[in-house]
Amino acid sequence: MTSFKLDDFLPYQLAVLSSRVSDGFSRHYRNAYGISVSEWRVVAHLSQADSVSVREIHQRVDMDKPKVSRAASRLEAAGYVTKTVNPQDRRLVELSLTPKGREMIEALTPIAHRYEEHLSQLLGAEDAQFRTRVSQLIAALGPEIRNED
Amino acid sequence: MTSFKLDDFLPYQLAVLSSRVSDGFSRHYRNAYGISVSEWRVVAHLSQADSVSVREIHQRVDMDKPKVSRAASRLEAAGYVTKTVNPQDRRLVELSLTPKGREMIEALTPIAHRYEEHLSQLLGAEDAQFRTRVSQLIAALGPEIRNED
DNA sequence: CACCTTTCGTTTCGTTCCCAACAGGTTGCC
DNA sequence: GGCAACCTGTTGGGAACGAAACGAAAGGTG
Repeated sequence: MTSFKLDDFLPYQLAVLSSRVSDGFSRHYRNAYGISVSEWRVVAHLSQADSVSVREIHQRVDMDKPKVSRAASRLEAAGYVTKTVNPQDRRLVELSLTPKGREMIEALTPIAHRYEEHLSQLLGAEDAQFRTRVSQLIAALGPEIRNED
Repeated sequence: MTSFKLDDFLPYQLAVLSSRVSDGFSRHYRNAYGISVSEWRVVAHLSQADSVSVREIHQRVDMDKPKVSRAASRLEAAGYVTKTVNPQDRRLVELSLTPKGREMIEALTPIAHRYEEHLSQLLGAEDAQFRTRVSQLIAALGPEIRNED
């Protein structure tokens, strides 16, 4: 009988860890603003540059097109973002934060930073090393046969 | 304007990493056996101890009850596991691998170990440290308000 | 024993997901 | 210009998901 311990399997551990970490932080915006993880990612990305197309978010953030599209629609319905057709290229839909959306991200940013602090504290002295390894692994595993579209 | 970079946000990075790693490995069993990640977890857990109740898997593996139940049903339909009612406590459903299921896990175990090797190689000298940090974080974040049922 | 509470697994309901197809818009090439 | 190939975002279909409710079974208390 070949022995296999799921608990020591790194893919499993990473899935559990990711889920725990994500839940730990999503609690902060789920209750206060009623948005999901997908929606949080879109808003967070919008905070860096206002007016971004759905396509760019799809490429930069780890979400496929329909997911971005639907998250954007929900955010629009909730009043956090606006969707406007780009006049130069009318295929593009530009997303931008409403004042209400900007208010939300500005309230969440310090909370996010505190959560990072918390994680760093848990990681201790090897915090930086750990983050380097994470980035390294992500880069090494590559875009992982993303949809080429 | 408060700056916030999603790319440097550890919860986001871990989600991306977990997804990449999980996809990288699931490719190996999705094509060959047509099972999903949830089903892989159940089978992998069953390889450690035969005849395990749904409840135990739910508690030990990071899956809620309906997810385990459905994964078990799919595995049963595919002929990889059997479900039998425990005679002592007839509420319990004991899962165990069929010969076909055992055959699958024994074929996948060496592949899993090779995949671990691959990841270790990517992590380099700090492999052990990295794994320690992962375990440490999981433990520190705790059961994360699991459903108490 | 009768009754209430708890536990276990399944099912239901509504939502989200992914994949594929789609319509509208743009570009290139003749 | 006109037509084909391409790009962008949305939508449909089928499967899976989470939360809550459910029926069946066991335990606990009078």
